[in-house]
Amino acid sequence: MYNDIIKLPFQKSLSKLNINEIIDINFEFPKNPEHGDLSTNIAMQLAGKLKKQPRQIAQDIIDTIEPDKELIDKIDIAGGGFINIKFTKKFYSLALKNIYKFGDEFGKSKRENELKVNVEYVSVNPTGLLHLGHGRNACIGDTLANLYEWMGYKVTREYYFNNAGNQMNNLAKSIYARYRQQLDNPDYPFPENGYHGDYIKEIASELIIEQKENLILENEENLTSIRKYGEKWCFAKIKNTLERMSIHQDLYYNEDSLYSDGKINEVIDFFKKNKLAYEKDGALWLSLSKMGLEDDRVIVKSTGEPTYRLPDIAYHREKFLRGYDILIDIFGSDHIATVPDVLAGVKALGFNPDMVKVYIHQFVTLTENGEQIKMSKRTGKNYTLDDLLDEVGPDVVRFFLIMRGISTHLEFDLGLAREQSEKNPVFYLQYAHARLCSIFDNAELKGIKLSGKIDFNLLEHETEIRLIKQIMNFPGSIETACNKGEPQILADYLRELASAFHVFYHECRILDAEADLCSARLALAKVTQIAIKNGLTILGITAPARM
RNA sequence: GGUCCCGUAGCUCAGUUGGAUAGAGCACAGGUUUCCUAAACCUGGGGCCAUAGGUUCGAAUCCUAUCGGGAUCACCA
Repeated sequence: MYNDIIKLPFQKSLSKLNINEIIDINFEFPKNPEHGDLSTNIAMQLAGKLKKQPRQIAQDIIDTIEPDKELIDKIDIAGGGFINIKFTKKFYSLALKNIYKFGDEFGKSKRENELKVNVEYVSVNPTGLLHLGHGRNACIGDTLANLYEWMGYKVTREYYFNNAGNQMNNLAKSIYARYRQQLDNPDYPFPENGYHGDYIKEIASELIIEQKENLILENEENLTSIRKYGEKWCFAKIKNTLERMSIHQDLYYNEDSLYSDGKINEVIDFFKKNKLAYEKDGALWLSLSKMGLEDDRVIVKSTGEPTYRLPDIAYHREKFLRGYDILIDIFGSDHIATVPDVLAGVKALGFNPDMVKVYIHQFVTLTENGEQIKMSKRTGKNYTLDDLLDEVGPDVVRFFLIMRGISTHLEFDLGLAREQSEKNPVFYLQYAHARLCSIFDNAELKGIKLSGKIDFNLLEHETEIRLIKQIMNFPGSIETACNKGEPQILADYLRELASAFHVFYHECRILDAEADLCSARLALAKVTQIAIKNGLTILGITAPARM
């Protein structure tokens, strides 16, 4: 609504002044309330181009602008040339009235052309259990997928994995060693780079119960069936862990199908045909230097096996061919080096690399009482995501894993997460929702119904206005969080919304107010409740009715 | 050594397409309940925005260098 009410008068004013510079008029919400409700630095931006004093330009604009007096209280100049706008109370009541019509759908955007988005996340090979880093990846990916859905995109959630290759053989050998150690030979040697986690022992004991000594010979056939057993076991665990956090993915794409369907060869042929790949030292090299990167890289080893780059490129091509308009990748920082290669490959294949959005998150450290809890692989004492879910529950895990910007190292404070009190930030949001639910419970007991005509103009208390302002920003915060790939933005927004609500609740009686005012405040509470609930839903966190 | 991320209050972090007096939560000190959930609200102290230069009307934000922490740099994935 800002566009029609604010931007248009400004544009008209500029054209009246014969200022034809092509410039986007930026509005922002001033931090300092003395600077009005909305401000723009347009005069300062124009100053350089027009070679005039910013304050003079601002004055000219104000002299010619014709705002809607019902909605805009005043427009004035401040500082070096800021133009500050103050809305009338009616502006806010009108805004709330419009929002109220959305009902439960508040925050959801509709798009005319429904673009298809593929969000790929988690994507852990079935060789082990999920740890905290995977959890961060999963929560970022899932929240981002939710954000895209709320923005009106058609979203597919995808999991990419590879159940072939060295890692899986390694898993099989590790399980086999534990199997023998438990079955008949405690000194059976463990593979040098094997998986040391305790879960391998668990798999082995289950294998013994199921297969007895049937697999005792170390031959190809037995290792294959052990590998399959291990894969199935790990995948079941992974899916179960994700399930506990309400993460459900639509598609599990196996790297193997890129080979079996000939997609790898299609890509190789394309590169060869277009002179973007060449043979050297018995290997096939991709001419990344022709694509703007430093060094060429091997895509098919001299042994005939592809390196990871080739399937990664083929996989992105495959997703584009499936008809997605936008591809989202969520990677941990350890995958950072592969990104330029893949994007260059995608571009060479004729796809727009700008439509591939790669979000890279940094690592997670677990701390307690200021000390870091080691998650060493060598000792095998991995603190898994399941352990964390057992301790603090899915709501806290999901919130903690997205409450920081994705490019910073995330310190997961176990002590704080365990805290079942006001110190724990997730409860602050949930409490606001529970409080709201309780208001509506009480309203029902008193026979107060939210229906009929609501006079939104009655809402003019300072805390009511502040709350309405905050509510108005809900769709914007979803959009920003989505565009920037930063779920944290929504989490921060919700904390501010909850805060605005708590203050309003503290200052204004709702159910005891005179009937018309009661209705208006109840309507405000309703919209707040919807925004908090929808926001929490996007973050994958429950909105309890009672606490 | 090259590349990427980070360095902001005691702690954990926002703010980084350049804008007004640098923010929040926690911690610390104090206050608020005959009243819809006090898991709430209010007040207060707390800063050389890692360091040094530069760009300009204006820099936490952009550029250069340096220091510190992390990641990554294979015919491993």
